[in-house]
Amino acid sequence: MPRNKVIFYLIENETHRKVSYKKRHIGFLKKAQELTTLCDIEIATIIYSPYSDEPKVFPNHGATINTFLKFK
Amino acid sequence: MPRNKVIFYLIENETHRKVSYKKRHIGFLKKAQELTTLCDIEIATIIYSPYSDEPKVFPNHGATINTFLKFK
DNA sequence: CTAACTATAATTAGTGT
DNA sequence: CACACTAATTATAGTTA
Repeated sequence: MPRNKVIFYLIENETHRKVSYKKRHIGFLKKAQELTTLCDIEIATIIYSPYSDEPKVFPNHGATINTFLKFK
Repeated sequence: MPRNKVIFYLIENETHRKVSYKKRHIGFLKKAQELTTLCDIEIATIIYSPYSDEPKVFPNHGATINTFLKFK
């Protein structure tokens, strides 16, 4: 079960790419939550992907809008 | 040199909090880059913190604005 | 398709310079 | 302050169910 080191280029196989996305987007949103909680900061994130109809957002729709509106 | 397990609550000590932020925001942006590169997706992220004058953004100013504009 | 498992890679808290 | 080190934790690729 050795795990290959990850090469940072597009995962060509569509199934592998989707599986990787489904794992990694959770890890990514978790990191956002941790950074927000541990430190005294404000994050907004939007993820568009072909793998879900709605974009994934952090921390939530309203707060994300507000954070982005501050950005010029 | 044992390392404590991280407790997910605000880091009270301001120096520790800043150091943690400076490490973690890099890790976070790296995860965003990886997710974008490995999978076929679009991310926009903004981080506001007391630790830098300008917000940190991914992938860049223009693309972040464009991604946000798609979000309603 | 989803979810659990687990060995290994990647991140990072604590420390030192 | 910034950067380097490294032990320990955390994330995840590959696999199995």
